[in-house]
Amino acid sequence: MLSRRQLLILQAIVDDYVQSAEPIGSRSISKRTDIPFSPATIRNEMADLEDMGYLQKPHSSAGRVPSNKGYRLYVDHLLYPEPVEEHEILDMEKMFSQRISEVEAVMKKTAAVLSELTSYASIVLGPEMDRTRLKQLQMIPLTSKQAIAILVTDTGHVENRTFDIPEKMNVADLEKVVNILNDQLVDTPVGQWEEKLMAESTRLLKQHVRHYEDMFGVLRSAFKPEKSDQVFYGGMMNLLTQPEFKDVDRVRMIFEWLDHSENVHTLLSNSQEGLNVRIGKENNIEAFADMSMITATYSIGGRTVGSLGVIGPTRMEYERAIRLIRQLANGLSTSLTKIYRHDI
Amino acid sequence: MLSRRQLLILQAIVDDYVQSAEPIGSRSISKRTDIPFSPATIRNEMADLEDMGYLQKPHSSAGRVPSNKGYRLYVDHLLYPEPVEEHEILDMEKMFSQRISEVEAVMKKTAAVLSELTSYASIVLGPEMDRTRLKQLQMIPLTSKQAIAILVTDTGHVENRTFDIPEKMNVADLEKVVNILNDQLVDTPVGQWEEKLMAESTRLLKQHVRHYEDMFGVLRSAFKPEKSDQVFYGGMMNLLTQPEFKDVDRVRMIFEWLDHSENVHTLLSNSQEGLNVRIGKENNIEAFADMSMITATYSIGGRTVGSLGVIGPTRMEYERAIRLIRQLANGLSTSLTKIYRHDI
DNA sequence: ATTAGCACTCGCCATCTAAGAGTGCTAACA
DNA sequence: TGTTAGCACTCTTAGATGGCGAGTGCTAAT
Repeated sequence: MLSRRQLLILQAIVDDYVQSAEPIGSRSISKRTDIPFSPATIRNEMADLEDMGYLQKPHSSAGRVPSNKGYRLYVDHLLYPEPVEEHEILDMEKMFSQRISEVEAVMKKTAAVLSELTSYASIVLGPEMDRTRLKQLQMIPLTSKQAIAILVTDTGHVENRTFDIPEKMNVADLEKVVNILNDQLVDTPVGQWEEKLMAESTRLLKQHVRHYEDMFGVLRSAFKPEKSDQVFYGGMMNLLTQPEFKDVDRVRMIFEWLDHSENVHTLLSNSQEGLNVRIGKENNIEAFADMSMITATYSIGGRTVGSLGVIGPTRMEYERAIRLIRQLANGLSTSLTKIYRHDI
Repeated sequence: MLSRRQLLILQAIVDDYVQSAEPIGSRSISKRTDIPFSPATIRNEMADLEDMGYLQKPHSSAGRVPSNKGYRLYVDHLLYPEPVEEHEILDMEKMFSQRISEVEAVMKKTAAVLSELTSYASIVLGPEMDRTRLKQLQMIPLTSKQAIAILVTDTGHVENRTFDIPEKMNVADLEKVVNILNDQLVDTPVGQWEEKLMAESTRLLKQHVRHYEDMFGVLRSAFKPEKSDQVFYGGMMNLLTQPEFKDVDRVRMIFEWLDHSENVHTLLSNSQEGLNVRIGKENNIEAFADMSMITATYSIGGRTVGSLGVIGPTRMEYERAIRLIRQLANGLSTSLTKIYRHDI
């Protein structure tokens, strides 16, 4: 177990290192007013902390740097919430008060604000749509050969697909299809559209609509579960200002990983509810060996539907970042709940 | 005026430098089988070319490097079309044969393919919507307080806005509004929606709909000309592999400029019809001092509606890039014309 | 007009050195 | 016994030095 003094020293080292990005020596720690010990004493403690794996030396005659384990301890036990700063609150309030009613716009804005305030890179995973229900289906003919299907969900989300009208069909036939589908599918959760379409509706449609077979394929693809939830990025450039990314190859690896949004998607959607802090190799991603990721989930009407987070060097202002993410996740939850006003 | 030999040498230098990214010496040029002159002769010519401003020396004992002026001459006079390569055609055909019917998807795909084939960064500016016409307006109530307006254009583009229903209005009132607006606005080009709404429709609406005033603001903002056309990026990471971007600060400046899509938007939408090559400072952008940009416009049914391009170092494979962009712009034009099948 | 020859320039790289920061250890101290 | 002063030692960094090589510009010969 660590002594009170060791904890104090570890904390001081992490705090200083986060600021300076340079190895911390015993002398500079001993100079701090909150640590009344000589460099020699501190050296002893540092050596012990290193033995226990909380600190590392870049090389034998350098100061100490926190290890992943050290950061982990810091995050788990040495973090006390600071009051949220005035201007941070202002920024957020200003943002959420704008009454943005498009979900996509809210997401983008959130990503932008999050990266702005933390000065790390931010990621926001759009709300999962699986359980939203079909509110209304419409088809609008564009030409005699093409029409557009519009799907509105109870959350106000609108999807549309253009499709070709089978040659032998006319507008009246199309209307029949729409009517039957509306009867059948309204209030069906997104996740079950395709299944339900295949199982029940097809029989009915075949009975009532001429040449329905020609349309089947088209319809099926229109009702395919929508593309994976969107990922919104913000402030990727912030990473470039950090000294740990002065090497372009490193940056490239990271950006390439982030470029594949399916990566990000699986990562974020697998994280558990509430706040998550993943330090360095805890991410299990090669390119992220010395990056940390802080994520939080947000919810709509109490149900968790997505998450957001920041990515930065392991040398991160955990306290501040955690505070801001918490705050934003809450704001986002209330904001979205307001948009999706009704019960889900 | 440049002699035939000088042109030959300039061409050789550009070609070699584009490959190697290192200053080219007289010796290596003289070794080329297509140049039967001794290094000394070439040195003389090089000195002349430098005097005329087509070449530069990084330092006094290095080889020569093309200047912006040199690249310009090369692009304007020394570029002969090479046959398009087999696999390039294949890639493009595969892409355009996918019959992607969503415009947005086509744009994204185009950006991806363009950056993939050129291995530079690509930009695609979505089609300008100004002249598309309203095909149909629908409003779908979500709750008693909220509804969603759906605008379909004759190009199959769908826009939707969620809005609050004024307290005193009911669904019947809403229907009336929709009917009147449809009568009035169908076939009106996007650019004139707002104007026409204000001028003619409002009078009518006031007459026939109770409490119309409460709705006015909402409606007006729904018919605001849509957000500026979208910009799609591809292969930003490709830039990082170029040796001229090994400096992170440089990369940051460029990315930050690109991050502001309004920059990109004005730049691209101001470029003239057809193919454009802007070399280095011709871009008039500080961060782009040694970047080149090649853009081309694409059209729908013969009318120019957008553009696409690549960004790379001035040391660029102009020939190849130009060829690919031309090809893609054509492909995009036919593909979009097919989507927007009817006359515009 | 072209080319061979040659002195010269200059960046690059490896080597070296001195300075400085920081450590670990030992012995003295409270 | 816990703390500290002192000191030798280690290792990085920055700057200086010098040879190497690629490339040039000029001159004189072809």
